[in-house]
Amino acid sequence: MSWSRQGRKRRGYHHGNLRETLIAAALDLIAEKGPAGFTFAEAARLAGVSPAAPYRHFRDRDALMADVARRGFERFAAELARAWDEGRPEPFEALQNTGRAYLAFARTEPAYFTAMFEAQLPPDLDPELARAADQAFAVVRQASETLCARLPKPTRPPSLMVSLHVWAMAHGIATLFARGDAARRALPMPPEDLLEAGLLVYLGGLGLGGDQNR
Amino acid sequence: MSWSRQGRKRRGYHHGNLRETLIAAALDLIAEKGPAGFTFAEAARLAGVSPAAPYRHFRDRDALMADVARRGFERFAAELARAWDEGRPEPFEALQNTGRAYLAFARTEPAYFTAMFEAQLPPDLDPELARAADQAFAVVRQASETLCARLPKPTRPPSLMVSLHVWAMAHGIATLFARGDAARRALPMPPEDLLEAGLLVYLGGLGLGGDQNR
DNA sequence: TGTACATCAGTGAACGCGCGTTCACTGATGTAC
DNA sequence: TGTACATCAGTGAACGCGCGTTCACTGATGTAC
Repeated sequence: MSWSRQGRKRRGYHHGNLRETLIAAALDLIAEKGPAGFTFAEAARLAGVSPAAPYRHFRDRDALMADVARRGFERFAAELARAWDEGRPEPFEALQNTGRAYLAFARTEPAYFTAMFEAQLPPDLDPELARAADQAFAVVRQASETLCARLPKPTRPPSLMVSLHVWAMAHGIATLFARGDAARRALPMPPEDLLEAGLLVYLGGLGLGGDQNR
Repeated sequence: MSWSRQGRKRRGYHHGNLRETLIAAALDLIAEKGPAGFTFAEAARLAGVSPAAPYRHFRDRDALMADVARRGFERFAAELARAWDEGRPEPFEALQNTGRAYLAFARTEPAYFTAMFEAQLPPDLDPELARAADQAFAVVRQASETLCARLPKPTRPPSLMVSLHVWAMAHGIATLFARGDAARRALPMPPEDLLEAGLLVYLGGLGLGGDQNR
């Protein structure tokens, strides 16, 4: 962990950055053994701290898990927003970039992804957690709205529905085929290609045909 | 559990149906507390048997979990096949029925669903497990093939790809919005409607337009 | 600039608990003759 | 049909272990004057 190195400057009786270090430790453990294989005690041990120390920062194990999930959603939202880039260079391509970012996050951050979506946390466990999750979805929502706006009003579908479809397809492909852990299922093509083709067909079905998008 | 009642007939020193009873107990525990909250010891307790007894039937906790997942896939495959009903009364409608069956399974069998998809089990942990999972996917594959066959050869998409898209969308909606446990996300419409609309748009994008399907 | 003091973030020892696993055992069941 | 015996599926006691949590404590930090 870079935390412990960084922390060494000011390390002594007071750790100086224990909260962050515990979160990093939790991520390591989740990545290694799944969400079940992370314990308060072992996180403390990894952080080089007594087993009582974490209680200064988190009420209990679930509180730490929720914090990990919240941070995950914040990073996720940031990545998606960066990929969307306010629709640049062009909304259709920007949406495809966003889809790729979705899969990339699932692949490179399996621990965050698991904590966010598969740790059995109720989405409204914590208002901060819910807000962070909404922020991530808002990017997909914004992208869908921009694309829908291209259609003439009479044939324009509800953009909320479109965003849910896009989210669901990206999420399905991510959890089944792009995840970065042992539960990934084999696929005879890159998951990115599968998602790109899926979005292409779907948007075509909305009337946002191929050439029209260039 | 119906098992313990049924078993009572022949209950005595020998349980008579311990294997089944342990699986039922595991499902109860998973449903109640998530995949992490199921222990060998507690399953034995629920089955009314000494903590050493399960070892006569399962090598360890993971072996039991894999068996639960395998059975889950078998039931899942059966439900999907029943909904598809070999394309009756008509392939398009039969596919929609299959999608509904997918969501219904996620909702009514959260324990199986979790064991199958979110217990971090490698899909190829056990050949039986892999076979059962393939069987479930094969139904979606078959449905997609039937629908693709309606398109003229030149414009016909690869049916494997289509089946993966359908699976991904159903799975995304199921895990995000239709799951039967606390991690379900709120949705301003029935997930069934969302999936139906999504498939409709997607198939439209393939050229399988609305009226053509009736 | 120095000192007193409140607050904060850690220690380390201790506890009760339930889990996974093993062991020698024993009661029930099935089968050969 | 009866008996002897092998096999099977359970018992129950025991073990070591790591977890979560608590407690009174103490060293470090920040601040008021």
